[in-house]
Amino acid sequence: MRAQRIGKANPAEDEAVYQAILRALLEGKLKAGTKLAETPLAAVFGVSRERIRKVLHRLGAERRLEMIPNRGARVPRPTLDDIRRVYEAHRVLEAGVLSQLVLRVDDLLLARLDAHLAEEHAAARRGDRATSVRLSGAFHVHLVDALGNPELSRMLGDLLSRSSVMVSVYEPAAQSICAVDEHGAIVAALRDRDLMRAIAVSREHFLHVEGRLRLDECPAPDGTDLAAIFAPVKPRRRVRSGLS
Amino acid sequence: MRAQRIGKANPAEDEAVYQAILRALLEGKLKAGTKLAETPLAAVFGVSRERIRKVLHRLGAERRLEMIPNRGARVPRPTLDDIRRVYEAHRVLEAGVLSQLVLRVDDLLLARLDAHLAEEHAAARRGDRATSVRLSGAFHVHLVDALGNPELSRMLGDLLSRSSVMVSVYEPAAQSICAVDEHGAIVAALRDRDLMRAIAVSREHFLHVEGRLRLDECPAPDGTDLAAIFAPVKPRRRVRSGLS
DNA sequence: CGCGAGCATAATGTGCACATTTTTTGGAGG
DNA sequence: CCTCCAAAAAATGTGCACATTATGCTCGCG
Repeated sequence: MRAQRIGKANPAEDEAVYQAILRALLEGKLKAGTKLAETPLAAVFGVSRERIRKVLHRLGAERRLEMIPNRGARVPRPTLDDIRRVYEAHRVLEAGVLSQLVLRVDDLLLARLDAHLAEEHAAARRGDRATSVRLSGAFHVHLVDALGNPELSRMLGDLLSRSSVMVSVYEPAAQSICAVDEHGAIVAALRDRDLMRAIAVSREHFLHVEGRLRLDECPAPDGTDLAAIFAPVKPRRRVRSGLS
Repeated sequence: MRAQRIGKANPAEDEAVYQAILRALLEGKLKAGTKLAETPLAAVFGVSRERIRKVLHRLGAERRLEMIPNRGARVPRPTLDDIRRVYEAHRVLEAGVLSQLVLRVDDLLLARLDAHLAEEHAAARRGDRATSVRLSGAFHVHLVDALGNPELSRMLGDLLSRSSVMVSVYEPAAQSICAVDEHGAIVAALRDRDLMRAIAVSREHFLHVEGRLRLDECPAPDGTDLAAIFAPVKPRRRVRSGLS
């Protein structure tokens, strides 16, 4: 008998393709406006077209790809206003988180935040830019995770991932790194249970980051080689850095 | 040639099935824990199984159905803690919305909110419970829509629809109708640009609604007749259901 | 020479048949 | 009588063939 493994029921393959495309998106390897056709992707990944199809639609449902009926999937090309809206949503969500956090702050939470701030300071002092960027985003994740509400954590996670993708379009070289002392000011306000100050500081902080957005490049929506993008993806698995 | 309309490219049909199931969910016609098998649904709606399949997975991605690999879709059976988390998320989000709104309040917005309050009062006075419930939820939608941020509006919309579904499980008879004067207090605080009071009032408001949650019924996860649920939605033909 | 209509090609959407997994059922053994 | 196991039945997942729609290209006409 020849191998009749045509329907091979491999749920891990879906996830692998999904993670690969998502990773390429988050790392900015897929430029805004790039067309993601099903057939080429199926060839690149060596899987059936239906699998690619399912993953593409899933990414579309998550608003990470722009799906147009009968016309396929494209990497979204966000307007500056789009990005501002995502940032505003982030800002609004964090204000709400702070309003809840001031009612729950305890020494343990403050200690953990202080530890995180120390890490950020250390990374900034030794000029470790990559770590600084990562920790800078992780700070806001810490804040929402402190509430222990998966719903809120997921919301912020979506917002963060989308804004990071968007920023890669508008902030090509200068990575958006939050100023550590602004984070420290938020923690200080929390320590004083001063909600108004915490919200004000957080708001200023976000507006500060938002102000750096510059529209520099727009083009290159055309022929990108998908194989060149997904081929060098090595079988490394460790992406998650410890956060908490 | 006979009619070869096998692949008929009807995107509207997807939406119709999606809306039908979503409506049944929101109206509480589908009890928690109900199994939604693909084949029976395909038969009920008179469409192919793939179409049902796609819709089910979409609802699963929206967290409105619980999808288990190789085991199909079920109407989620939320824990009391699950609901509390959704309520908390709603509360946190609204606190953030208020913190942004106090910076933007103008007479037009206040006038519109006053008009809404008047509607709510009118409905409450004449005992129109259905309208009261609807307007009560719409108030919070008004608040977030006032920011003009589609991201935030969509977040709140998701939260609202999910909580309404959940509440139908735990609040069988007494519909969750917000007290109108509490809404009025929020508007009053907004008028005074008093953020702390607005957040405090909103928080109390949500805790008040949350406090009504009672776990009364749990059973009935068993044989529910899907045809009986979806048949009256689409009165296309006479159903030979015999009686009832 | 520019331009629009019509055709050829490619890409997306859909139904169907089949493989795989899960659930149920029937029966044998303790 | 209960329990456990195996086989059948049902339900879900997947590849494939084909219909439909969009796109590019060429040719004819103004």
